[in-house]
Amino acid sequence: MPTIHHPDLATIPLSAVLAALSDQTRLDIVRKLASGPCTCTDMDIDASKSALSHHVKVLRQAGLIHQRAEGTARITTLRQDELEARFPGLLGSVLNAEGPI
Amino acid sequence: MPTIHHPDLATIPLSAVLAALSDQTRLDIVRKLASGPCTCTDMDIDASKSALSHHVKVLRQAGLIHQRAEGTARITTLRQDELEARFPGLLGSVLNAEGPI
DNA sequence: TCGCTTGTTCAATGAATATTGAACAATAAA
DNA sequence: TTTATTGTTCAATATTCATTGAACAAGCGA
Repeated sequence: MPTIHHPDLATIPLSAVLAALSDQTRLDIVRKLASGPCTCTDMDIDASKSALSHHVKVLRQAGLIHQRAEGTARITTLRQDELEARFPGLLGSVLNAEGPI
Repeated sequence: MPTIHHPDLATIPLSAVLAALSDQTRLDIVRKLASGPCTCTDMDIDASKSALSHHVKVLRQAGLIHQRAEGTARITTLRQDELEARFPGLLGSVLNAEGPI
């Protein structure tokens, strides 16, 4: 198992975070994680497992989530506090948003 | 001059707004507009005029900006109040963000 | 009228991204 | 040990997106 790399949020530009969040599937993942850590399987996302793995990787590389191995699974959490420090108010406004799609 | 179409913000999904904002050039445009209306030329953006026109169009179609013709120019404004009503806190967090790139 | 300014549109190109299925790796359980 | 579970990676394909330069349109001023 290769060690999982998590970028320093200080090095992440805003545009990269917004790009990671600009996809409906990834927004769904982030919203799910806002209610607590879970594994990929727990996320209940309608995508093939390789597509889901891809989306999770995009979120991790943009600094939005953290993953740790536990057995064969990976426990994924939102980097909520770090994100709040780096981009105040951003995640809250995304999680609060309502409306179509 | 064809009439300029501005979408109803109620119909715009969050992912579309985030996609429009996930580009550094467009973030630069939005930041410039936050300090007041201006024309494309006033924006002082490092891009060809067709590329700039493209980015402005993306922002308009995502509901972020409003344009009105004035002579040969187009006065562009941020739809700040409407955005605040539709996605509370989002634009503010984007405009306040600091850091690399 | 002639030219200048401002901006849009088009076609073409290249780059980035999403998705799929197969193959793989690591762990856990029977 | 064998099998099932969980997730990653790879190659291939399709789609979307950014950028360029040329052509165009509309208004303004000399």
